[in-house]
Amino acid sequence: MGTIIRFLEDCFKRGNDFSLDSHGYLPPLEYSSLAPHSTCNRNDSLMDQIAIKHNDAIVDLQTAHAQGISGEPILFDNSPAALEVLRHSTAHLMAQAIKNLYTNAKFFVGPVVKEGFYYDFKVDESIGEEDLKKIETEMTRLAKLKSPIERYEISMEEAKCKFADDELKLAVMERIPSETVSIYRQGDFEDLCRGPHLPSIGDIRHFKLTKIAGAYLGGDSSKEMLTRIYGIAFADKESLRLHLEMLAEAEKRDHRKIGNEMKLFTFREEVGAGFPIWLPAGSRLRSRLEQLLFKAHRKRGYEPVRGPEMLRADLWKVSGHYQNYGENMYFTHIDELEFGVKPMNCVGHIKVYEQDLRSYRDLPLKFFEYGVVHRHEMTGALHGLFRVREFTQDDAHIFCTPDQIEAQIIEVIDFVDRIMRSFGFSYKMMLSTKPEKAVGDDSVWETATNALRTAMERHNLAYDVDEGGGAFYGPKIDIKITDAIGREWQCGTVQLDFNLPARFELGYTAEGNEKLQPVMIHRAILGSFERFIGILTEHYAGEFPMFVAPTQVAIVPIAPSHEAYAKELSDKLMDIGADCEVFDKNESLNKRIRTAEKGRVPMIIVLGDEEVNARSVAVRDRRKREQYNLGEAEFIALIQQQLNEVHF
RNA sequence: GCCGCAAUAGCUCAGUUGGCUAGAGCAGCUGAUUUGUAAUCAGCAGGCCCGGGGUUCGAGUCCUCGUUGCGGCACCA
Repeated sequence: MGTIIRFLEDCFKRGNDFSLDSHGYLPPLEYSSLAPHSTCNRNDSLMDQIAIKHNDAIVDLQTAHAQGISGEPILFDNSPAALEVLRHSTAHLMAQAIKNLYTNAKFFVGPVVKEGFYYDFKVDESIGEEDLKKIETEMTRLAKLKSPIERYEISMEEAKCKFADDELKLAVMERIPSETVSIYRQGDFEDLCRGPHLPSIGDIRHFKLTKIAGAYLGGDSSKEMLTRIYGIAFADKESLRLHLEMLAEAEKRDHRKIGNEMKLFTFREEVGAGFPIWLPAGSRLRSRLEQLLFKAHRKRGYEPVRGPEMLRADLWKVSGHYQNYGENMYFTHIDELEFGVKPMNCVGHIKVYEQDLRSYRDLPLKFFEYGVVHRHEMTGALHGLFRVREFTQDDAHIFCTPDQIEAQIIEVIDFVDRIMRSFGFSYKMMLSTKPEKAVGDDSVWETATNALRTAMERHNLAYDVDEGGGAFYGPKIDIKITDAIGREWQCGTVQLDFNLPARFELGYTAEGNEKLQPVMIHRAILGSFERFIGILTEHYAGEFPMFVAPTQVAIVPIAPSHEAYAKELSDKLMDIGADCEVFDKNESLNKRIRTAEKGRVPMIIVLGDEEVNARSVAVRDRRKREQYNLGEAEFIALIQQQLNEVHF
């Protein structure tokens, strides 16, 4: 959440206008300067002390006072620590309001999360979206009473007595190991809670309940479903306003909506859930990405290969997918034999490797494929292009010797860096190390993990470590990108694998003529084209840069007499690999320009007598929001240059 | 998979407590107009109201099963 606020602050500092102007035009953002920093939105009038920081923990004043602890003051502002306290108390205020409105309400847990806070609870009545307003109103009313928030401790035994008729609270207590528990009280409302809380509910003024949904008790799908209400709170009005604006902005950028408007892709009930259909505009965009990436792979020594869509089930048994991933796979029979539709491309690539006797001189071998895979995702998981059942990975497998690992990792990370920068994504990396259940020698794990570490450090790349979070076959690096409105997405992944080479008994002839086993590096950079294009759509709000835009140029001839020139230009653009569309319908000029603009085409050229005579074009540049005139040759050169601006 | 909500024209949406031939805007088609930078005018056409079953004299509307979507959860990463 902090990231989003900081981002919005950045935008406003830079004078970027977030809102749409009267024509629905969304100005491009400066994508590159989004590195997080620690600004917090301080407002002097708000700076009362609400808690202290003691040994890195946030301790509220009630607790500090009771236990006689002191520490660095936490003031009432939008710093992460202050927001944590504020939002926690807002969750309690919400619970109090719900309790007043639904007297038999029972509460489970109400933590602060990245997007604000939530509270899980149970009521007899059914609560819907429209009830949120009612609860908010009650919260406001209660906040105005400015009740102090008091804290006291009782023994677990007493607590179990106190909440004897509340099975949810009892369930909460099951999860608390300590002998005593703390109770917080505001007015006539009491709740079991470890805090920290504000001194008074009167400080809670700028909040909003955002969502209502079901959630399992304790996140356990075998347990009952509770009602969950999400909300957000800030120290000041302006921050709340910015946050709500940001949510509205995210909604405007929804790739499902923009994808529909721009006719990029669609889904159809009769085709089946999770199976995207790529429309011409989306396919042009996708094809540009594919072509750029193809060249980039070739330059780095990758060989294109292609495995079959279905492979015999026996192979999936050897690879371990049948046992470990079978639930997510689609199987079928051909004659007497069972086949599995591939959920990953590695087995196909292994078969390519096996096709020849390999020598250490051949390594590393890098095979890549735009691999179409099918995975059975649960219905509830499907979401636009972000989560589908059929998608195409920009997948590659590098077969190398253990001492080549480091260099290969560095190369892959450099590849990732090149691509993500081109799109204006900042990113961070996560190194996941050996899990408890793992295959392979410790020494190999150590080599591999160190190789990953060294690679990161040599590039001065910051990374977090997820201790024990690696795959069972090897450690990995995941790449998390941050988009233009501060949201994080996991795309690329680089995984070291000693397992599959062993299972398939892969080998290469080493210098001393001995048979050794190669290491496999699985890597994807975009992850999947579907997901990545979804992310790009939201990142750019549909305002794709020239090099991936579905249509580069819209040509608008003023009258039929200018159509011949339009056609001529259209051919020349096609020759340099630019797609264009001629808007020559029998409609007013204004209407056709409007249509072109609504299609978010980056460059519109208008052709009239002047242009035909001078062999020039009148450019309407959507990115720069400028109009200017260019000679035909200069214009073609400009488009060419913009298309060539990016190469990975 | 679970909880809740929804599905009406290619798209976005109206459609009263069940009651005449289901409406609008955009897009499409036809005609007029031939335009110098964000909607010219007129006309026409377009619907198994998601699918199956039921209640009812009568269902877009109510019930039920299913499909698909949406918001979460869980899953995945």
